[in-house]
Amino acid sequence: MGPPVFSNVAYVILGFLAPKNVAPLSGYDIKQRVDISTRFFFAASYGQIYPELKKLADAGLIEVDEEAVGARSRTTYKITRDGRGVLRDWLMQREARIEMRDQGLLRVFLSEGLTGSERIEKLQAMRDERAADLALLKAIQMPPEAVELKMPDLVLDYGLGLYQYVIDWCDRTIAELKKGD
Amino acid sequence: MGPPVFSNVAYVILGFLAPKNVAPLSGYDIKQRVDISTRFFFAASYGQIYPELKKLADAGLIEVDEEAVGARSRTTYKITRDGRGVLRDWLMQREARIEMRDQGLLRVFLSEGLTGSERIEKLQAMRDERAADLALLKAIQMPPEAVELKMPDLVLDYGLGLYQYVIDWCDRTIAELKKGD
DNA sequence: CCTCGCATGTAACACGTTACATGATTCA
DNA sequence: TGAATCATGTAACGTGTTACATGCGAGG
Repeated sequence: MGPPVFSNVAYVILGFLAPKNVAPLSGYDIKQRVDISTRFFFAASYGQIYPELKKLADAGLIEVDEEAVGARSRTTYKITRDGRGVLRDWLMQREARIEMRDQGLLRVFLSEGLTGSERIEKLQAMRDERAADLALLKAIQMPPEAVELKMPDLVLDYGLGLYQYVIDWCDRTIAELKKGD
Repeated sequence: MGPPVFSNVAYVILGFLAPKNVAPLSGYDIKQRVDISTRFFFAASYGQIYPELKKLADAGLIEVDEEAVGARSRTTYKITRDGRGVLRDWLMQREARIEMRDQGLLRVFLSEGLTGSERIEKLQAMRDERAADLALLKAIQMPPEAVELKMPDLVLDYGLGLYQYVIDWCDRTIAELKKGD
């Protein structure tokens, strides 16, 4: 057996529960937070979150907050001392794999057989999608004075610049392809 | 039933077989090619490639090249007319989802509870990994006169710039964090 | 002769998404 | 009162990786 093994989603949960002055959160709450933040580089579905909450509670890394909020039935959790320790251990690990599946880029890569204008169309499609993503990120961004957590804000800045790079690359490449007929 | 459904890997295969003057390829060949090109944004394992080759052959989109190469037992395939059509249809689709799981970035995002120097360490780790990736990409790059396919070369250029952006962002952010104690 | 790379495959596993079921509450 | 949102869960499905089995051929 050994100690329970936690998925990455477990650390997302612990991470959202860890900051001081964060109220206890429900599975639903966590999902909402994921959807407006880590989703762009690390998604999580209910099918992962709810079972993982149970596992974490069984292992004593989080605990149910007994002071139920209002009448509506909801179970909120707060992180325990042990939970903080486990989160810290995971954060300190250096290994960090990155996985990507970019269908649009794959289409561009494989578009050798298309005509010149069709290839440009592929790049344009890629550009438009990134521009839409960028707009979503900008909508999330808080005014500097309202930023309460530094690291999430930095990561958002990273995303903003990244999508902008992609958009610029697409524009440059489209222009180049047009020039070369 | 309906017509057979192909995974994305099927289009990777068709895409590698499609260019004119490409010799027939085996599953092994395709895996090698994936590993030095699309892998960075679209990986494929033997466990996907071999079954998919069979499906594609059954559907008549690729066919076994009968002129077996040398004595060594290997099965090579070439694309058929139908295969080209199916590849083209897929290439022309506009929908293109992008999925990403970046553990390193997740660690940075959740590192609020670490000390200042530990957070910088996380960023440094991220920087180092991207630098290693960048070195790999640079090793793949061909001198301009040796480039035979335009689109793969463009995508490589995209990757080069992307990783460089990430490295620069890490450097900038590390400097900023250091300044702010 | 023995190891490495070529070559083909598959079964078990891990992971994640989707769809669905269920029910309460809020608000127009 | 009906729709939307809050809220919790799970089963089925799809996809992808890993580990393993197997065997040939080339070169030191």
